[in-house]
Amino acid sequence: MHLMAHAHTAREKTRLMREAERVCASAGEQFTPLRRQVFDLLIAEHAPAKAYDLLAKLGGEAKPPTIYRTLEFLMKLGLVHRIESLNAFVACEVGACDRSTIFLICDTCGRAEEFDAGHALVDLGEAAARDGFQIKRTMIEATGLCAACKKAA
Amino acid sequence: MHLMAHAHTAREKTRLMREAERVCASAGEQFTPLRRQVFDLLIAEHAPAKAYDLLAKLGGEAKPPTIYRTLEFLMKLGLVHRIESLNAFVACEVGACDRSTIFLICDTCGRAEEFDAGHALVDLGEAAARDGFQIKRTMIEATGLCAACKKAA
DNA sequence: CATAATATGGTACAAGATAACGTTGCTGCG
DNA sequence: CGCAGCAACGTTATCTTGTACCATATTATG
Ligand SMILES: [Zn+2]
Ligand SMILES: [Zn+2]
Ligand SMILES: [Zn+2]
Ligand SMILES: [Zn+2]
Repeated sequence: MHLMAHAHTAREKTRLMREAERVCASAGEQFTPLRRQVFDLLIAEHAPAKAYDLLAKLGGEAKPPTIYRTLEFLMKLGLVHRIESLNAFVACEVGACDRSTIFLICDTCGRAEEFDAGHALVDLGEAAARDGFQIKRTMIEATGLCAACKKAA
Repeated sequence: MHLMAHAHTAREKTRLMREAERVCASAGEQFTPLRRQVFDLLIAEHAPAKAYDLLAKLGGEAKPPTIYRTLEFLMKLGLVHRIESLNAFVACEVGACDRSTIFLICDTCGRAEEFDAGHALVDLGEAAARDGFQIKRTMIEATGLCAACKKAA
């Protein structure tokens, strides 16, 4: 289990966009200009983005259903995740977390790093199964202090 | 790590209420009639309760800030947890999860069982620390099919 | 009692999300 | 061509969820 790199560099953004195109195509779905634009906005963010903030960046004309529909589509493909404790959205940095996610959210800078879901999920699934609960999807959101903010303090 | 029993029985409800009084007193806080009433409503629920539903049960006069303030107080003491993915609240069945929680949420019946936070949290904390992230609090919400609903199907 | 701290009541509004329906543009077929 | 069928997108209206702010009441404390 390890941290995914943030999509800061242009190279990384390009990689994510290419990957999104591929995921979309292989799902038999259209990567329309709107969907591309929203995904592009998300990979440009430094921190989880709010739906209405994204909406505003689409230009003043767009209405709420536009952004919520588009985010729902991107989430369906696993390209975007919703961070429940923030009511916000992030582009997936892995590309295929359609079932479970782990986020480390810094209280200080507001950034959210995506963890690669590893053994913790397996263990939880097994423990739940012993009590008869069959897990479909697990969301983990941990808050705290990120390495950068710790160093700055 | 194991499932906590649901507070169905009168005996169990009494135990939780007594425990709440104790927690409150030892924190030097007042367990006022309003706080007691809200906590009582929560331990009577079979599933996570919405803020506005609780508000309605307080009588038609109560306004939103009343319920949100009271829930915030109870959460501060760890007596109540918020389930982020449902925008809903549950009484703690353990009594002292002021830092981290694990919930198994059944998609079919809507109930949420609280897991005792065990090794999974420790492991996650250690893995995050290796990347320099210092976790303060972890929220785990897993959705799926509970034992009762699986048997019924 | 006087005063401060805590708790509650209430208004008004901000923020987040969805239902329902209309419009557009394309594809495939008679 | 003419039109059904469908997916994406636009629009309106409304609903749900949560908060900022101020007033009042209750409780602790010297
Ligand atoms: Zn992901
Ligand atoms: Zn940080
Ligand atoms: Zn608990
Ligand atoms: Zn169930």
